[in-house]
Amino acid sequence: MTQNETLVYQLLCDADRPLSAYNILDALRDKGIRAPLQVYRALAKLVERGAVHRIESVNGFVACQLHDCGGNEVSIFMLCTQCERAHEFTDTSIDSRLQSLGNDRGFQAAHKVIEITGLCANCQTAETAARKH
Amino acid sequence: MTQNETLVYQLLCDADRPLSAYNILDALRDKGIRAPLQVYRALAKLVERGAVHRIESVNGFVACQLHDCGGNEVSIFMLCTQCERAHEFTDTSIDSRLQSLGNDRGFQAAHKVIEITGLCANCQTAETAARKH
DNA sequence: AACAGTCATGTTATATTATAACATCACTGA
DNA sequence: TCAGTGATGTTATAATATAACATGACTGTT
Repeated sequence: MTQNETLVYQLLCDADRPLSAYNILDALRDKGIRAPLQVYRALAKLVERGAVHRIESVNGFVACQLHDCGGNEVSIFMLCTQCERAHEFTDTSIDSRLQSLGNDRGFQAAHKVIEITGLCANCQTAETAARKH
Repeated sequence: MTQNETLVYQLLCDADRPLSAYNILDALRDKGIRAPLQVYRALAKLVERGAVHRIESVNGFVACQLHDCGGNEVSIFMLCTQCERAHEFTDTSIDSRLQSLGNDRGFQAAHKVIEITGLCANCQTAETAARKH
């Protein structure tokens, strides 16, 4: 891993939510990162390698949370609009169903995005509690 | 439907691929649309109503292709990187699996995105043919 | 050692996508 | 007649992403 990639990757690992490229840029200014392109290039490599995922719904990036995210499985993200946390997981049955949907239509899939936006359990109870007052 | 919404919706219905807000703006300049906000406002309403879907992977918008897209089912999009066409459909089994994944974690889902990027059948054969020369 | 090739880097400028803030207008119902 | 509501229009600006070009660091070859 190159210098810039390491910086970006470490930052994403420490973060508890997806970061935008410009969040990353700002956070790493004093580490020698000065231009958006430096961030975007590092991200491109990391994403290509599967170490980082891009979250389309929020134009952000997260470090992969699964040990063996290498390759076959589709990552599913649950994104809380309140705390902004992203939880990643996989599901074999969705995987295979999606696969066969593609096959049926002769579609050659290169990339799959599954993102669910809403309120996580924590933030729901917090909200309910708040309403009582 | 308001004037601007009608213009935007008609354009999207006639298009054979997702259009960006600025594509729409350019196409409707001579119909009285002059600023991005006019487009974004119309799109927001149309999306809210389910008449139009936002495609996160390409920052674009398409008219809903299904008769009864009103409400419960999650739209799945297959996006061809070559011809740029978007095909929409639904799948009950993915729906319910996604539903229960959320339930298991107490996640209250508000919106779901499923997008598959790749090469459609047509463009694959076109590519194969091209390689023969 | 000299050289070409490749890949990471850095920098400036610019393109693309999206929203804030504010003013006005048209319609509806009391 | 007037207050309320929602669509409109306009200017400015924020946020996200890439193009184009120059430089530097390393590798393997001759």
